[in-house]
Amino acid sequence: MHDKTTPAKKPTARSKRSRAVSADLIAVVIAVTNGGPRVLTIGQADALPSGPFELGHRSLQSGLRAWVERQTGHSLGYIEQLYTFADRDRIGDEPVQRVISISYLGLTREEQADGQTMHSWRSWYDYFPWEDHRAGVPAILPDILVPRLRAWADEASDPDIRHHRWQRAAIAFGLDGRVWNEELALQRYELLYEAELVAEAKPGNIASAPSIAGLAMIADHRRILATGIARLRTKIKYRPVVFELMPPTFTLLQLQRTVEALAGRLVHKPNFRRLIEEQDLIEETGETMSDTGGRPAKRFRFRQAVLAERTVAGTKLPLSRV
Amino acid sequence: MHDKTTPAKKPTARSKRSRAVSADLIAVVIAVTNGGPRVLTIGQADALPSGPFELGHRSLQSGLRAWVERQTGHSLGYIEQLYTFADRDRIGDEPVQRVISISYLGLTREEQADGQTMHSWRSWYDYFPWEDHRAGVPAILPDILVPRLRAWADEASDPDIRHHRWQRAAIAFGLDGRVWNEELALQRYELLYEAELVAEAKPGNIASAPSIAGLAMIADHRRILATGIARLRTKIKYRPVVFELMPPTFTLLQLQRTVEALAGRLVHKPNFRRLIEEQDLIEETGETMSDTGGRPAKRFRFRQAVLAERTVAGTKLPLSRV
DNA sequence: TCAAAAGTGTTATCCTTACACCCATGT
DNA sequence: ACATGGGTGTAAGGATAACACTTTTGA
Repeated sequence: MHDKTTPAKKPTARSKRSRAVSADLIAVVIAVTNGGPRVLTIGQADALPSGPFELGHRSLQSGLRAWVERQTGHSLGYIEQLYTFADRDRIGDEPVQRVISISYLGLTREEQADGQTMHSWRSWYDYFPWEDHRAGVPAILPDILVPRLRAWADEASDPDIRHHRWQRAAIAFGLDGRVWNEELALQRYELLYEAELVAEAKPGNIASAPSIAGLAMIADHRRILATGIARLRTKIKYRPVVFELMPPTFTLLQLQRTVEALAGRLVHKPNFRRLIEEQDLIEETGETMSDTGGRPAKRFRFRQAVLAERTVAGTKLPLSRV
Repeated sequence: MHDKTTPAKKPTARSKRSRAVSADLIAVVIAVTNGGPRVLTIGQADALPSGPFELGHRSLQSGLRAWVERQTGHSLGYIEQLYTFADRDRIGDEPVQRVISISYLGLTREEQADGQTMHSWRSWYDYFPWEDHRAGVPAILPDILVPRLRAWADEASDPDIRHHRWQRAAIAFGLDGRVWNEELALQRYELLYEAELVAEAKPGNIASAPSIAGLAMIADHRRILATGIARLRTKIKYRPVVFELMPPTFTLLQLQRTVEALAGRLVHKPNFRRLIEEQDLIEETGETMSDTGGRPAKRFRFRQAVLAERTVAGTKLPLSRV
């Protein structure tokens, strides 16, 4: 609860230069392409775009945009800060410098990058296969993760800890009659980390360890991605950010599929349509799309005006219980 | 929307030391004492506790705790990150180093500090007099701020900008038949800043400028405080954080008054009691308090167990429209 | 004709908000 | 007696989630 570590120097005797740290900007860039939520990665390794914050950057945000553009050729629209944390930069065991990591969530559309940069788009469910409940509960959950979590809970000697561990797992994963809550993506990852079911939990093993639960990423990038997913899943319910991921015009079903891709669960179609239309977020273009397999669908576009009308614009989404 | 600035160096050629920055930790520490929301300040100037992040700090959070303790003698319970931003450290006009500011919200109870440190507790409404709607709409709003905002909107030559400015003001301040939303504290401050109605908006004038709207603080501390207030007002509605501000035992009315102090508006008593009791957040101690002026009230305590039961514990609060 | 998607109507249920009222204590 | 705060009952209205059903196209 309360920290006893106290540094030696007095607050008034500040010498900023002597306490220099370096700052890294890390980007979780999301797009949705034909029904799949994608995350932008760089290198052949699984890493998020990132780079140091430099003197030339006008702000943290513009530094982040610059790095993403340089590394992937993509320019970002909407961005929002996720979290800041600090790590020790070590040489051997001795800490020599601090690195502060400032992470952002960015939304864009998957398009061709300008130059030939080493980047790719991957489904975020490659990293979090247990998060996709659109086709029902994924097999990995009952078959592998739940038994492992049970074992992890049971391996504690203290019965209180056993109970507490299992309770956390049950809440996070919707067990024991509880409902699945897609917003708990970060808590779930953290539980799997604690239970050592993700490769990142064992240092040095990232490349070698058999990945029990999803693809690993370098350093703590997967945790950062989980933070971004959780944030986005929460946010689409009360801010009209989904539209950042849509093409200029779209049908209601396309919009619904995008929401479902992000939420990892299905939406009740009639209610979804009503709710969206009620809120005056979109307007008809007049055209229809007929190559969708059924009755032609009306095309819509986002009403840009709502961004001006409501800085605090709301979007409500009906997630079905099914 | 999109930033053209691109730094000169290649991402692969990273030399962290060459891009050293310094990091400051800034704390918004809140307590509620007899019906007033208080913020912890240091010095005779109005400043938030803060200090540089140092090598000796185990983490950002522990660094923050250490600084607050050193500067004020208070140890913090619950803390949560607010926001990170960057500024240029200038000598004259030339930027020489970057300062990254990482701000936190901390909750505690107002108690005697151990040593004699230069700190004090102030009502946060000293800095934001327009935010307290417990006794109705504060006079400063219709008498001063609304006319000034109107004038600010009208002074734009472009009619679109005029309309947009007024629309933002009307939404943020609940004008033109809109309802007051206490969570928009940050947007309101930012509007007043843009309209130059707060002293901080005019550099150099902080001490001299007649403070039209509330007390000024150094640098951007008041904006950080606004961020903390907005966050706390949002958070008390879905997480049981109010209890961090309560003494070990309390009556339901005391709890209600605390919520009202934070929200800056009144709560419907019968519904408040039901909602709190329904949620199993508290339990009776068995004692009663009889010096409250009326019928003796039952004493309650927070059920610590809920923190274990629900990492994602909810609290719902009924704010009355009155 | 059937599959697939677009749409509309309606209902059961729960939650929110408010109103009306009674209870217990001190002055 | 009355002021002050504690405490209960209940009903109106709105939002949510579900069910049932019709419409329009292409294969």
